[in-house]
Amino acid sequence: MREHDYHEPARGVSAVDGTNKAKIERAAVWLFSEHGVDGVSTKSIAQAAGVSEGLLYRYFKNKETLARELMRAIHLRLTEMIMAAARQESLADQVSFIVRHYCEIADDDWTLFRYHILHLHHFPALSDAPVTGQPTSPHMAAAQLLEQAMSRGEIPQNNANILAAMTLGIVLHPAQAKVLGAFEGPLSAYIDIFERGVLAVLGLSKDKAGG
Amino acid sequence: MREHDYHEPARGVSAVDGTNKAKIERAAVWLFSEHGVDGVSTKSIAQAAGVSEGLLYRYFKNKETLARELMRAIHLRLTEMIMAAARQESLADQVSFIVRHYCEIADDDWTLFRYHILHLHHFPALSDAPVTGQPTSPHMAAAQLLEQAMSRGEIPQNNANILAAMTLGIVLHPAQAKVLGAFEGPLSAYIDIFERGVLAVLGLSKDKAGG
DNA sequence: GATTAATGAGTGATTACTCATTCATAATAT
DNA sequence: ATATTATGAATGAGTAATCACTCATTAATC
Repeated sequence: MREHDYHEPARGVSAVDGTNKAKIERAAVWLFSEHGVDGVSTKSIAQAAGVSEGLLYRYFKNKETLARELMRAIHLRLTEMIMAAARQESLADQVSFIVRHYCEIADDDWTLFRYHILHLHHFPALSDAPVTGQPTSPHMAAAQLLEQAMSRGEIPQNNANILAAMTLGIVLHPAQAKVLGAFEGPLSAYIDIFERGVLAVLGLSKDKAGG
Repeated sequence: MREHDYHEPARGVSAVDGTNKAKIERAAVWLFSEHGVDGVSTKSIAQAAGVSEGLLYRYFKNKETLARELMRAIHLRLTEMIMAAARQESLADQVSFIVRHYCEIADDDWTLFRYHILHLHHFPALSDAPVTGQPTSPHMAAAQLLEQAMSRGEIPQNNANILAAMTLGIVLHPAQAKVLGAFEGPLSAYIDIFERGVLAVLGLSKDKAGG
């Protein structure tokens, strides 16, 4: 149970905050997730937030900056969560950690998560860039964990990049399917089957009881 | 080798067709895939196609219709390909069929495929709707195949919906990762590892040689 | 000469963003 | 207490640019 090493960071996007800035952020993330950045007007954001249009520009340089800051918040939260999984001893424990937290972060702020899944590609600077060093995306962080597990001999040597994408896809594509209306209820309901799926792809079985 | 039962349908989006309509479609699918439907102006489409702006409206009712017809083409092609996999005897053969054709369709028209992956959610009518009967999406078609395999006792009874999303994710998330710049080269290069991954999740091994 | 293909200037609506003004509150002076 | 001044929060009308789309006109083809 050393998972308590990982503490949820403060929410990047103010959750139950009554300030006008928070109202704007909540309205924006909802509208952006629904219609995309280019499909939302500053006027509609202001209306949904119940403030004037000019107030948007007191708190954010422009619409694109507002959209990027919201995306950065969830992107960073997911990336750091995966990096925090490195403190688990075995790869199997890391998988368990990541699957559970991914689902919980998604359920915790589904609107923001939906925005991330559907519109990350609007911000090339956040998504691509497979530069080495400190991981800057969930994909890169996961690939790094897999590479380390290969070095330790826990799994056979292989293309960590493709393996990271495949295993993340086992969780993320169902999430996307839920976004598109194929599922109802919390993503956390599927934590077990996701975990079993990921372990199967990695060639690790689920029978290790004691950890 | 009964896979030759499946013949590629005529390309929905004219490939090497010199007509003005084809020029407009090629320019549109490129721009839409890059910037999203709302991020592209009719003026820019016309310029990229080398025609006048007014000509767009001779061939398409409006911008949204143009965008929807392009999306429908790839969406239908993928759905029908998965349905065609039903003619394979075993689920393992169906998996092999689908993985290979998914990759080949993606490589065959990467721009259109990229448009599908990134912007399907712009068209709710094409994506959601888990109505029963004839499948209208790759996800529904895959879920139907899994349900039939469960009825035949090939795999244990389970939630076919979630299993379809997980297995499709093994192929589709790497595809998305390539779209976002994490990979280079054709998707077909990974057919084998994708297939092994899907079979592992389904609890089927890859050792059946004679097939 | 008749029919269809193609043009591009023109339309009203909408866009992101600015800025002079007003409002609310708090600090200071009397 | 009351009046005065100071300060950042909030407004919304205004601006130039761009938007999707139309249509009278011209070009091309049969």
